[in-house]
Amino acid sequence: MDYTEQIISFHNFIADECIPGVSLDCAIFGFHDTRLKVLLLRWKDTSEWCLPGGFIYKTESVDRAAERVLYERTGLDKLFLQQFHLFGDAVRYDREEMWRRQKMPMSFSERWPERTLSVGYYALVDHTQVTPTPDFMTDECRWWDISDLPSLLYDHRQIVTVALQTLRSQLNWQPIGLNLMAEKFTIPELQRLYEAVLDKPLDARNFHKKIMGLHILTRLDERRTGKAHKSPFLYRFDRENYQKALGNGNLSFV
Amino acid sequence: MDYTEQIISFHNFIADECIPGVSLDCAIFGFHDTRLKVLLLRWKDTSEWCLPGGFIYKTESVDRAAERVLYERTGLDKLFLQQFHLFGDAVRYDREEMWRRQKMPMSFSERWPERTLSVGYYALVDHTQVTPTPDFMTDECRWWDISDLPSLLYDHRQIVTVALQTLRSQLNWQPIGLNLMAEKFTIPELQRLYEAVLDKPLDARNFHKKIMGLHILTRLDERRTGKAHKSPFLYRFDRENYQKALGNGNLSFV
DNA sequence: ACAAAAGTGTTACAACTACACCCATGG
DNA sequence: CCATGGGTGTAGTTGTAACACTTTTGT
Repeated sequence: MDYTEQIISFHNFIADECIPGVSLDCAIFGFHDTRLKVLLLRWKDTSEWCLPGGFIYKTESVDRAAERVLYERTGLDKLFLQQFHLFGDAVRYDREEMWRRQKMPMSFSERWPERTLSVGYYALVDHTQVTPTPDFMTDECRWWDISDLPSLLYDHRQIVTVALQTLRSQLNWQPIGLNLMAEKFTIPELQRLYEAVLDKPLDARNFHKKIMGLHILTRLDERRTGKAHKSPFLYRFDRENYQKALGNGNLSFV
Repeated sequence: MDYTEQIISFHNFIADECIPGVSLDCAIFGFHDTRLKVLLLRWKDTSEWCLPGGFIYKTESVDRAAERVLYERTGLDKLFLQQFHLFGDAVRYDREEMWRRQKMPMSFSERWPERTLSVGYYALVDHTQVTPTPDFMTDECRWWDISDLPSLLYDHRQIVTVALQTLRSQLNWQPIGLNLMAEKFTIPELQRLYEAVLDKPLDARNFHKKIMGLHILTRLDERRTGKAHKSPFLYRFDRENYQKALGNGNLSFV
């Protein structure tokens, strides 16, 4: 099956099985080399990047569709995943241009709505667990530093911006940052994450107090070694205590 | 034109002119008699209530559609209006039951998607400016106390709940409560509003300090008279200062 | 004159900010 | 032994919460 056959069959599948006119885009955030990253796909034979996205089956919930899309792209499930906005501008992109880029026969456009809304989700993932993999429509899938994004298709730049705003505002009120860390991590590593998300330096002593004050980290009898300085302790996110604290109202989910 | 003709023609119009499978519901909040209220419609010949809602024209933005729906229902425009969630459960309501209630011929259902998503907006309005008016599908339109809601159709109870949560969480971070007041109001009246939204009593002295500390209220040379006690001063929301404060970062829009 | 709500200031406590030195490790 | 980053406490400030009495007004 060549590319054209493949993409026509794909679009036929969507037109048959999915809710028309509504797509779903995920800003998948990871953290690596002291920088906050987002996962992007490069469209086949172009230098244009976009967010991983998909469509909603007629019989599944929108949240379920988001989990599915994320799973298809990263192989991960049960991640922190949150709907943050429905993007519904009257013109979100140039339909004909999109059609050309996808090398779709124009005749096919009868089966395709003139306009799509897109519901934005953001996900926080431990990048060590992810193997970014392109699909048949894309040549490349990789992490991009959020302060150095390439040219993005459609309104995906705006979607990333709004996702980031949401992430920033939530970081202050709930310890969602922990979803971005590997299983074991050090306090300074976590601080680097907060600094990357908030885009400002934080005071190590105050950060330590604040994070420890949440009582949701367990210090392990293990240290991160191999660096030319004092080895920091490793910690683990204590999900049990976290749930307990949520129940007590000690942690606020705004 | 009788009811059946009318509703068929209405649904034909929607099927022709609107985005299929996506509706829009507004939780319109007002404040009256020291209670927070929401505007509801009663379905023709039933005792079931629902939120005012509508559909999105194929060529208009979703935000614009929300403004339009709000205008059609309240006659008001340029209100505080904010999207808060896309409701996308796989089954949000019983389609056949809805069909029966609307007295639609079942045959018509070919033109109607099996399932609709709904994007929720909430609005804050000065109830003195609103004349609630039912449309041809509804017998009655009136304010309901949020702590004493009637039986609601579809998942509208959930939509109101999420709207309220959003409103509560935003009230703490931005002075949106002012959108619910008439042009001139007293500090104690505003306090009653905050108490109604947050559902807890507040201390008058602390409230006064906090609200005045925002520097966005102007005290008028006028008092509210006619009650058997000391007449309170009237204040006006100073939108100019408000914009200035927003620019300075003194007020935070999360 | 009485009932009802308005108006107002101080103190205690909690949360956040700023700030500097010694220690452990690998090279 | 040196460069690098980890680990830690205190004091000042800011914001929030608790608290009671006097004034005004209409009846």
